[in-house]
Amino acid sequence: MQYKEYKQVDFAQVGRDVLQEWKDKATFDSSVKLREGAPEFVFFEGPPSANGTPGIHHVMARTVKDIFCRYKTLKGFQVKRKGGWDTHGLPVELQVEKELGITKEDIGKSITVEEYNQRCRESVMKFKDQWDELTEKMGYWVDLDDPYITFDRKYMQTLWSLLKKLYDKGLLYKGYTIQPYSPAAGTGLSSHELNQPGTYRDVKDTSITAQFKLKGSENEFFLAWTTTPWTLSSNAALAVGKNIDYVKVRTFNPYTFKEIFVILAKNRFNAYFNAKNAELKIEDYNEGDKNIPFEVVGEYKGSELVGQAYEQLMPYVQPVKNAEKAFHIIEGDFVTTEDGTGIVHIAPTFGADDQRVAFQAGVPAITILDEKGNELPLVDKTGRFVKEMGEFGGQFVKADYEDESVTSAKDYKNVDVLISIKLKEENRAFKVEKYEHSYPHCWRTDKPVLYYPLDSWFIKTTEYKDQLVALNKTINWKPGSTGSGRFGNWLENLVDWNLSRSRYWGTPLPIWRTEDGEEEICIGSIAELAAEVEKSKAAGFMTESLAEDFDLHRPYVDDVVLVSASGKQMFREPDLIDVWFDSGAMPYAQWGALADEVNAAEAKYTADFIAEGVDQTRGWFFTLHALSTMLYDKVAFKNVIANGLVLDKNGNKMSKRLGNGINPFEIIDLHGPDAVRWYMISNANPWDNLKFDPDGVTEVKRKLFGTLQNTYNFFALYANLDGFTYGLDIVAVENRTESDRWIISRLNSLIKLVDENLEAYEPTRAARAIQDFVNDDLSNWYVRLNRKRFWKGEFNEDKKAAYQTLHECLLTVAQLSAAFAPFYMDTLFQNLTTGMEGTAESVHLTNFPTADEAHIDADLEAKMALAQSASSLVHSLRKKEKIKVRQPLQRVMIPALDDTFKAHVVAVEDIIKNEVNVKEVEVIDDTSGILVKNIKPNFKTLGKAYGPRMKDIAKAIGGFQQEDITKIEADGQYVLALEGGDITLTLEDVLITSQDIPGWLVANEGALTVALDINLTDELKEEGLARDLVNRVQNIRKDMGLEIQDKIQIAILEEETIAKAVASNRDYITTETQATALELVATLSDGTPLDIDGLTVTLKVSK
RNA sequence: GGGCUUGUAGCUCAGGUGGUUAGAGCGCUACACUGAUAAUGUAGAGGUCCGUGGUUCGAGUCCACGCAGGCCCA
Repeated sequence: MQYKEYKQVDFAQVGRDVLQEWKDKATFDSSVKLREGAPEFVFFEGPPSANGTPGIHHVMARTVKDIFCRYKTLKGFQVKRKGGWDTHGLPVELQVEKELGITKEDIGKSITVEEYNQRCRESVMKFKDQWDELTEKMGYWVDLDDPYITFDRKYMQTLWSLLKKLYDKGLLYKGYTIQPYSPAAGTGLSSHELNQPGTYRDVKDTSITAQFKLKGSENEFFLAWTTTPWTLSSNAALAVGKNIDYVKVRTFNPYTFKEIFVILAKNRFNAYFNAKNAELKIEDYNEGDKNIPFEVVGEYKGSELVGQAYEQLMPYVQPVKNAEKAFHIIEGDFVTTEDGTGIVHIAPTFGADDQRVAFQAGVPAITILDEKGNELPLVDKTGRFVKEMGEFGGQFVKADYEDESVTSAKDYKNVDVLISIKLKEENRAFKVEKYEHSYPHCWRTDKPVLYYPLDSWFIKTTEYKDQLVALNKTINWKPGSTGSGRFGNWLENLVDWNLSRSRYWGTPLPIWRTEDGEEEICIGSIAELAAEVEKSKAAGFMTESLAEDFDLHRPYVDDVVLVSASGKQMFREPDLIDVWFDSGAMPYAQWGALADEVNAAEAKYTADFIAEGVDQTRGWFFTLHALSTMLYDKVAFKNVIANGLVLDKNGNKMSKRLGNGINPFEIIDLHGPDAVRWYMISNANPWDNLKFDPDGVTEVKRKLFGTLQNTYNFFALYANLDGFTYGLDIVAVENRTESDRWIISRLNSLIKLVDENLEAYEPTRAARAIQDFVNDDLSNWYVRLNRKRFWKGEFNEDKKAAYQTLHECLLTVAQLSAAFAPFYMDTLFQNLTTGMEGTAESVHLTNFPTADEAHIDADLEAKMALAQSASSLVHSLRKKEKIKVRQPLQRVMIPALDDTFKAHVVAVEDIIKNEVNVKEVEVIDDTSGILVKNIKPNFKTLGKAYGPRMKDIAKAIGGFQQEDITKIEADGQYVLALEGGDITLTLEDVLITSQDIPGWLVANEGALTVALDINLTDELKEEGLARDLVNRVQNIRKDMGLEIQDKIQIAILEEETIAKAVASNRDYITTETQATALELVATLSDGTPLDIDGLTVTLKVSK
């Protein structure tokens, strides 16, 4: 059996070939089946949406997922990977609308909901083929044959069932959220609609800086600024920043001229008080003066103001509950001093921030109650004030909603203006002015949008905050900061989960209600719905039973009318649920399990590992965690990698517009999947952003895969010549050479390192360790040093050991790297196992290597490191003296200051001799007395002991002469006489190195010093010439196209210098060149003249 | 505006618990090797460790405040 040899490897072709082989042999399937009965490693696939094309960032995310699933498989776990598709949601709707050229307006008009949803269902799998293709080509092993699909009937049934369970726990409630709302159109607007170009326009509104009177004071006021005066009657609190500085100012109201004290942010003082008037005296002020004096009389931190009470500004409507909590100063994290007064007016019914901080502080909203007891805001859905608003009742809050015939009247004043007038008269307006700002408009009606409370269904996640926080602390986040920071803070500031979406393509909320809202039912399964329909049929509300294959989507569910306990009709709440619920429920829904069928202790419901982009923190990561905690009191995942973005090489986001995107298919076709995967993982930690540079992929291909392939080729070439096959009579490691044992030691260290890092979800460290091993240790040191062993001489024990060592290294590297570069490493593995008995047919069906501690020899590794540095230093000296390596030198001297060091040098002296081409390595010990030493303070020990006196000590030691060094070495201590007392130094406190040998060529690096003897004897020169000669002959051999084993005859034109060199090195030359004859001749007619360092040598090589 | 995160050589990145010559690869320059060869090796040049303060005998490393980029959220 021969090892396969390659002329040149096309890594992209390797990818294609291996892929085909995996398909033919069902390798993925085998890798899962192989572990039947073994402990399970549970992985959850975060479903992609197939309505867009896959990008390079998907390759990143999926490489991370794949690496750990493959690794765990090799480690003996069974890792099932069920694929999935995310199919609901706004992006799907938008794409369909774009395709059809319609807007949401048209749904139900020019297109029925049924048709619309049908289009969504078709569109959502539009790019499934591309996704499947990428999945295969990049080598992402996931089960594509039986994926979960979120629009699937059974999947949706699970969602209903989970919702019902939450409902039964009392965690589902109807409330409101502040959303952009268009009174003119009578509809809420999505943030997407608000992001349409042209929606934000500059408008001039009346702004008021209102005075809120400190409770119990005579004339002290908090100043708060608003551009929406119509919300002032809904004011329920004022917010300050806790670290903002505030001042109290004595001054006069510019409209009533009454003396007042006002409180506002110190930074905003100049915006309200004209510096020109700073000299004016309060006492001199006369009513009606335009220039108003002022005087700062107090200063406070925001935190000191929190809790103070004030009088309601426009007391038309009182809070219906928690009235005692209203009208206080509260803290707001969003308060700034960029505009306004640094005190923010809070109207919980008309601002999202307002609602949130009010909720957190327990502040009630200002609402009225309708006849059913529902709370309503002070503005109705048409944009008018409610009748409780006294003289303002029935007026539109924005003039734009009013009929033009009204607003065009001369004396028309909008409510903002009317409120201003009223507040001015009441001594409650400090400043009123027109203010131009950008304000969103409804794209349908062109009229301004209101931020308005709209009905929404919520999950009361806040009730589980403590558990959510506690369970999160048990999750291993990579990076940790995302778990404790981004995710942890999000949990700390949790608000209830707003489930409602006013859309068409998604999972309908399974709640039916009577029109008066008194009775409702939450449906938890299709069977339950069918049973309710039967009841409704009996009551005469429905005519048909639920169809067998009833589609749970709109519009069908909307047509179902149920009957309440008291016999009333119940209609479905029109909302769809947030698509994040779809994905968060996947641990249960992917198996189609109903809530009560889930046994939370079962492994398949808790992932050992998940990975997605960091943008999923508040998305999938949160919804998984929230549902698992609330429903089953457990985590949904134990380990999670939140990976970063893939940017272009300049650090810019990839976008279609800039055209800087990387096409994943192209790059894989160009470089093969393995190089792309390896590059992505090795270049940066997955959680850092990756600057994707295609040149980097080329480099990985060349550096790692090229080197590995070269090394393999080298092995295969000679192994085939010698007929070596791995597996027969293995030479015991103890009996192998120093460098064999060294590389095996390094290899075992590598196994440990890679295993530890993968166990710790640190793929980047693992990959870098592998490539360092392959490049530096294996290729550049081991193979280079041992080359001759492979091609010289007969097939003896030493040669066998070399083959076995190299084979073991390559095979282990293939296994260690299999999870990262699954295609190439499989090929490498299979090539290496050619002819071996009982090996697996794929690297992915093997067990991960185990490090053999007995073969890790730290001492040996240290020795070799010494050899490497010493060689490097000698090379450096040769370089400086321009003496090429081919020229042998007599000796190198290495000073050794202690016995261990000496032993180390002696152990590797042969390696050094070979590597740098010198005859002897001489270890000089101290007794020679020729070393010039250097002494440095050991800052670590001395610093700890003497702290502040370090500078003096360092100076003193710096001034040591050779005799001082000799003294401390001899006595083991040295007394330093310093100001502030004597200090006794021990040998521990200093670092002594040899630095120089007078008269020699010396180089040093750290504690290592080498000295090179550069005297050239005739003998050395001759040998150098002989080596050059060999080198030239080898070139000629190669030019002649000779095989390695071919024999030659050499004839050289007689010349004095060359004759000497040949005479003293005849054997060497003939052995190296495989020459059967080497003659010096007087005439050589067809010889080739060669130049060797200025010497012309004419020779002829013949076969 | 808030939370998190990044900032070290031209580029991509390493740099436990603070310790005195700050490293690697790529690129660049020079040289070597030529039986791994469309490879490879060696050496060299290249750094205000984002800035400013502080703690300390000593800061790339710890603290504070900034600056710049990124993500998420408002």
